[in-house]
Amino acid sequence: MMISTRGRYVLRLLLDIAEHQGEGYVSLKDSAERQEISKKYLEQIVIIPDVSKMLVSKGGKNGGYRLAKDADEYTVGEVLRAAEGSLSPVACLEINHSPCPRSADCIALPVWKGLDEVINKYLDGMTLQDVLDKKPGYDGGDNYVI
Amino acid sequence: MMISTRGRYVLRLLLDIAEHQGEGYVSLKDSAERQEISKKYLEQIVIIPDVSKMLVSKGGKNGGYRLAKDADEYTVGEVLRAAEGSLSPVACLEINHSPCPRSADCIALPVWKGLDEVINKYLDGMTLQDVLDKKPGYDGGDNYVI
DNA sequence: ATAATGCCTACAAAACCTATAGGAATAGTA
DNA sequence: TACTATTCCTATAGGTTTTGTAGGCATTAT
Repeated sequence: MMISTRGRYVLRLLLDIAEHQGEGYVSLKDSAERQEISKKYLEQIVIIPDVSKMLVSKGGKNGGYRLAKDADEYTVGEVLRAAEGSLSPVACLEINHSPCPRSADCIALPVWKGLDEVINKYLDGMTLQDVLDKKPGYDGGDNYVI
Repeated sequence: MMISTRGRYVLRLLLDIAEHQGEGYVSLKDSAERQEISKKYLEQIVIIPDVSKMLVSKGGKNGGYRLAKDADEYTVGEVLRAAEGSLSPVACLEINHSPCPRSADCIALPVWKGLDEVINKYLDGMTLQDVLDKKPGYDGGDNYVI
């Protein structure tokens, strides 16, 4: 299992904010209730640096969050990477991972590189707006999914 | 990170066995040394039921393992699922997961279903023999990887 | 007999996941 | 000013999973 609640909750939160922000701000309380997610847990997730950069916040009464850019300017991949740190299927492909001394010989490495590419291509080919619109997503083959 | 050492080690082990089994058996000791993996840890991994079904073992001196079927009869996806249990990117798509009461409304679910499909299509489109042959793998787009 | 192997069970440190808790700072509103 | 609703910050913690280590029994070839 690759995407933890962090990634899943952030995606749902951003979609919820995108859907409910009019001219104003969406409070975590409201999003948490609608999405049935612990508000306290969400609080911790939105302060992940790369996540908070995607949002504009306002404290105090009637405060909350709104997207810093339009929903069609964020890909699902971007959002998930912000929350999860990395979407690499294996540790050895992660940024900041100490170079594996076996990488030159590793017979399995090309499998992981291809998998990484397939995953990122799929997730980066889809924006938040696409998800809201329930736009069919290219599934990487000849078929459309959703 | 989706594929743990269990999956990565099993894939390397099976590839190592496929490469070194002639008419005989390949001992874990030899594979472990070649692959620089703890032999004791490998012992525990090969007794995972779905993994052990892919192997034929022989105890005693000159014993070891060989593949139960030919290397071109096992897909990488099969091998990884045997070791990891599931390759689902999110918990809610796993077999035996209690049905999520929100699934009918969940705006994010189609994203995960598409991702699951892309991942499994890639990994099931590649056999152990393909990896040994370093055969280019279809990366789900217009490009070949490896 | 001996040695090399698989097979089995138990233990455990470390990391990660999934939160909960309390309170400070901020900003509207009466 | 007082009140309320919100974000923001830090600490704590139980549970699960990962990644092994350790010891010994069973099996088989020589």
